Amino acid sequence: METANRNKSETIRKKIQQWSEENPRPMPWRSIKNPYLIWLSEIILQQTRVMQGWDYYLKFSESYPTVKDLADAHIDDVLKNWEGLGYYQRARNMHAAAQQIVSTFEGRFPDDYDSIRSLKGVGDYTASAIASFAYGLPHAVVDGNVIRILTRLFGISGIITSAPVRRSIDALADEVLDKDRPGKHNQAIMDFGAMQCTPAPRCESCPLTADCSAFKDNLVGQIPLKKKPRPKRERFFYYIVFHQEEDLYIKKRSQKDVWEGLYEFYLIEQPEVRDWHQVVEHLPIPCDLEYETAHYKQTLSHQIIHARFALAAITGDRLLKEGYSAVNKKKMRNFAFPKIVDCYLRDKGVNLN
DNA sequence: CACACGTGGGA
DNA sequence: TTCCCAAGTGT
Repeated sequence: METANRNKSETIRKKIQQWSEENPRPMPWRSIKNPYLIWLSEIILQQTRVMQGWDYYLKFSESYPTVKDLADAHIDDVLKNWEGLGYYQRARNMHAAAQQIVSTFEGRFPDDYDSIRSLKGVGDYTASAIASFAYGLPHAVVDGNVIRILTRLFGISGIITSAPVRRSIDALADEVLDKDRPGKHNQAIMDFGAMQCTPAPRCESCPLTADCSAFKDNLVGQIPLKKKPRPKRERFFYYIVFHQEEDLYIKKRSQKDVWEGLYEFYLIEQPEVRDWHQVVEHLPIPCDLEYETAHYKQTLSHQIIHARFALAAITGDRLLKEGYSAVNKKKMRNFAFPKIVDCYLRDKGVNLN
């Protein structure tokens, strides 16, 4: 049995390698050995499509050519470069990790798996990717692509997040790994998952159907098996855009919540739809209100956010405190905003870029 | 370990 | 329109 699996793994390894040579995918972070830039690309590509991350990678590698440049940057600038890419914790972790590399590793990117894995925001997948791509170390990547390929090929029908299933996938990934060319192999198997063994599979043109358990049992559409997502929570944001002459008041989101580190206006969150007159009963300072008619909606991974905006012209001498900054309209482009706030500002004609 | 964390694109 | 995501990690 073990011998059979080993033979199958060898067949898979060779066929995927051959497929990869026939289907090259040039990308800016391919064929480089710079561990910092490889790391950058891997963080950007987490849960992100290649096309969406492409320009961000170019922008980051230009703005921060070295890990020292990134470490020295202000987090607001890093987030501004990240603006629109989502999962902003990645940017904050990467910035912290850059400083970690400067302080702990003397500015030299670590070159062993455990040190790489110790960086903030670097998990098992990313550590294996960097170790294999930059240093040729024999660590198999296990990402969504690899999980999809291996569960189908080996007919693993259990829920993929369960610990035993995940362990068996990791073991298979190690077995299939080409220890002589780990980097090339890892890129090949991920490409294969991205282009051939896709969620909606293309079995009619797949070179591995003869070796595929799911194909044989007509289970390709049911593997990999995932848990059903929970229904999304609905939230209702009422933004008060306090302003005075050419200044708008904004504040950085700091709580452990969505969009941490990004900027927004004075926010009143309600558990359900409310009339504006109820929402604005207890504003902190005197103002003249003008309610915007447009409503904005954004669907996130685990919540649906509805946002309305009201302009609030400050009438008295009192100013907003507690973390709020008055920012000239022309300087708003220096700050990173959530998509939903960005959309509002664009609709209002505020110059953001 | 279940859950939160963003956004844009394709079917 | 609605759903499912896309090179995962931290808590």
